[in-house]
Amino acid sequence: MNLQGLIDNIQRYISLEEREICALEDILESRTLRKKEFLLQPGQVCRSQFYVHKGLIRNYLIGEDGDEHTLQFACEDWFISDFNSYINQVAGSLFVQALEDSVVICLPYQKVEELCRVYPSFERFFRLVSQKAFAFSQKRILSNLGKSAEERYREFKDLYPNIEQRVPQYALASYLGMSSEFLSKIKNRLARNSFS
Amino acid sequence: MNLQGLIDNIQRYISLEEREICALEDILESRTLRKKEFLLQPGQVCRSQFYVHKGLIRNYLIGEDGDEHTLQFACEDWFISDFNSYINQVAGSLFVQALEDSVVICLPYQKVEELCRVYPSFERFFRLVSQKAFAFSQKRILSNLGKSAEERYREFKDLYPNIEQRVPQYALASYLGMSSEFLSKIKNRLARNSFS
DNA sequence: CGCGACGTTGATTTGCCTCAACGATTGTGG
DNA sequence: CCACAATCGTTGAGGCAAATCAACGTCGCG
Repeated sequence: MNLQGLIDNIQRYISLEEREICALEDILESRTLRKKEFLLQPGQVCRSQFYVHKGLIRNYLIGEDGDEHTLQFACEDWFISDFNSYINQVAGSLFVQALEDSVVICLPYQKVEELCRVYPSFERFFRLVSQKAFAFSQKRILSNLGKSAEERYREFKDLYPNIEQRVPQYALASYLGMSSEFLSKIKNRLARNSFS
Repeated sequence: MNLQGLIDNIQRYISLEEREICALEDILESRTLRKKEFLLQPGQVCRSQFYVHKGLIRNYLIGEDGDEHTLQFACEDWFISDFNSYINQVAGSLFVQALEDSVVICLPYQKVEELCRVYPSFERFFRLVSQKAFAFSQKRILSNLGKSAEERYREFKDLYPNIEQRVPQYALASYLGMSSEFLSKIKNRLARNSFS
């Protein structure tokens, strides 16, 4: 298995000694998924978080009303899981599903915690990553509070130019907080405007 | 200054040795604020994060359209800041303002980072707190995506029964993502329904 | 007291949803 | 390799939740 991507990713935050890299490698497992396959479903306890080595994963909630709300897309070099379930080791509420054939690297909860205790470098890495994730999701909250559907869509395209063509439209709509039909109309409107 | 609240809070996650407590106390400063006073304004770099010892603070953004969107309320025993500005030490975009006369304890960025390097316990504490904050804000995203204005309001009352009466209604509305007028109508509607 | 900030209420408007019908594309089994 | 179904995206008509606008009531504070 090729772990270089993950290790490089970690080393963007901290530097690792050889023995730390080895200790990390010892706890990892990789998993291959076919398109539409589930990594996790509601009610299960999320035992690992996942680093996407190849492919594209999303997690989403099905609300009481029956419709999907996607929380996150993750392509190569991103982490994903049912994070609430993962950190508290309680039953989760999200579906975590491959949108393409994918390969993920699993980081099992218990072993990661142990690793952090033994090597503060990892403690530090996960602190920095969590902080960044938190700051990021605060930005998203502000975007959801303040912006119109069209603005949110344009923001998304700016931020992740390469994701849009890899995910189905209804999934993107459910990430952006609008109906699939309305997203279709927005795209249509934008396309017209760019001619005139 | 009474630091017991902060220390107890930390010890809910990890246990501290005497020397760690001392090292922590060395880097803290407290600050007193009068109602409406700003702890931070857009454009400034957020040099500290703040633990609320007494009072109530909120942070909010003023969007291009000119209206406020509040990101967070923090009363006793909560942390608040312009978190994106804090972790990246770049110019911020939020107002951080006291809604009541308050006392906060400042945790200066550089010194906290140093403390984390020296004592992995703190590294660990801030990791756990950030993870929790991240999971929490993901819940809020899902709530914003899926729920109606009325549901969001009721959820808030459930979750923070004691906050509502301490914050102005327009601030709560801007946290919940609705207009102040509409929140007023919701409350009216709920009051009526509880009679019949 | 009188002013300004805050909350209320009603009338009107609008952004977005819902529903339904219809293409286009994909993939799957015969 | 085709036929058929399923899935996905598009388009339009109509409806609703929530915003906007404006006028008025109220309270706290200088």
